[in-house]
Amino acid sequence: MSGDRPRIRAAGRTRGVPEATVARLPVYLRALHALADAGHDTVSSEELAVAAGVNSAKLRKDLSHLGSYGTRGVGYEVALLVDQISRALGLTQRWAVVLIGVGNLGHALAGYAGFASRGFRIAALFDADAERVGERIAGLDVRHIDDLDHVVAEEQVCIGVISTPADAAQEVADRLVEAGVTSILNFAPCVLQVPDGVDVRKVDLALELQILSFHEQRKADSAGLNGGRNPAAGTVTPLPAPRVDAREVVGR
Amino acid sequence: MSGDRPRIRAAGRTRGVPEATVARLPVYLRALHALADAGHDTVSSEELAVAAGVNSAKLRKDLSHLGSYGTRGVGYEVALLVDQISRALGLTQRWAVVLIGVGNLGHALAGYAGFASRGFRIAALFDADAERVGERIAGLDVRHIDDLDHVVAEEQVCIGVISTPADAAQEVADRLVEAGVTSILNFAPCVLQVPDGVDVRKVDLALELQILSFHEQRKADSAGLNGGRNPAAGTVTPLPAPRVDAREVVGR
DNA sequence: ATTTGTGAAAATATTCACAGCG
DNA sequence: CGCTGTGAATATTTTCACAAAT
Repeated sequence: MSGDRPRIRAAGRTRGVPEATVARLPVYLRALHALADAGHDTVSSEELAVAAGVNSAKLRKDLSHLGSYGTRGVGYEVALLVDQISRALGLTQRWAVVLIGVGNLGHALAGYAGFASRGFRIAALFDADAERVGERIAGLDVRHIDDLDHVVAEEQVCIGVISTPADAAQEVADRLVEAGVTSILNFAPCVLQVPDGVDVRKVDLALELQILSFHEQRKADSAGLNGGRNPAAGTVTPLPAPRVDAREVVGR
Repeated sequence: MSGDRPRIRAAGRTRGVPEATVARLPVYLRALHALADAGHDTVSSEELAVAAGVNSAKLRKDLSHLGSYGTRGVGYEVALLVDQISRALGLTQRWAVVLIGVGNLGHALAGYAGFASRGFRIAALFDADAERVGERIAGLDVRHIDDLDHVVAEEQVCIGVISTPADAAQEVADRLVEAGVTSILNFAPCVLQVPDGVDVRKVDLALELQILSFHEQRKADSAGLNGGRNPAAGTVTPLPAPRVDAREVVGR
């Protein structure tokens, strides 16, 4: 709430690798690990694409942004590709992460093995609630948020995970940024304002359900009453009843 | 445009409202509720856009897909817009949801107030582990997964949330689909194969961190090779040393 | 024989910029 | 005036389709 001009992280192209591609690389990486475990030494773009849930043209285009590492007529060497993608994602180093907010969700996140196994180390847990400070979770002591600066500097933390209630999230974000954190993963259901140069990604559970709700409604509309009749092209589904004040069930 | 191509395969198009717009509607909705709570009756596209973290042109374009509900020279009526967006998202009805997997994360999800407050009702919790069946979480008894069919039919459940370990997720998805569920929110770190007509959205915690890692690496690289706090910045570790000690919910 | 890598085309998404309404 | 709604201009992403490589 300072007078500063808020800026949201710009989307788009990131030096050579398109953002959409970056978002898929972790999926490829996981699929490759599974293939490696299953004993594959090489894999074709088609096989890997199926495992990753994309089509093979997209996969090849994505990989082409990292440079090309396949052999025509054969496919990709799994180990090599794992290495290339890991490197591209910056996973050759182990990033230190702090997690703020050890409530319901934060507690689960602290215990989530997927972080540690993928190159992220939780350096510390924080909470603003003095009651929780000192509590031991997943092998870590919960510290008071006032120690944040110290820990971030000490442990060279670049990434912060926010799992506080929404009304605390912006202040926590401000403190993270001030402490020097430049990437934030936000689980609180709110939009964070951060300065340029700080990346924010949001994970929003209810939002995902709402998107599913949209599609579910679509399916119900077109399958149900009218035997699947759909509105003609150019005609957006007409919104019924311009004014209704039955707001009791409205999502929040 | 002309030529109705019988496009059936789902890749993300939605008749009428672009997928990218759908994904933002919940954000607008939340911002609008906040504005309403703060006493605003009307809001300009610029104000709402800032609150939602987008630019105003995008916001207006998005809203135009729902039909137009603003007043030129004034802005939008908050209550009306809430109603319109809620309707578009299908939130005028309360969807029943089942949650499968009450481990670490599932437990937290079951207790997440954001679901209930946004129009979703958890109809039942399931787990495959007989040890957990009967346990009471967030006011619900954990049931055995063999009861799934029954509950889905009985309670007209359309949406399933999967928070099992990765290696169980596909089978759970199959059972959900067979039971009649047509939308799945998947927290397990794996790609699900589902038939056409079933929507899947994925929430992947480690994936988000990996995307941040990518950007963090870029910042480290470009910020004068060593401006910062990044571990081993400038020293690109030669090999990732595929160390894997995943236990719990990990699918790598 | 296969399968990659990639220009070119098509489809989506975002932003611009301004006419037109209140 | 101020602000919405929207065509037109850009930008990004996906898909096609085939030459080149092994």
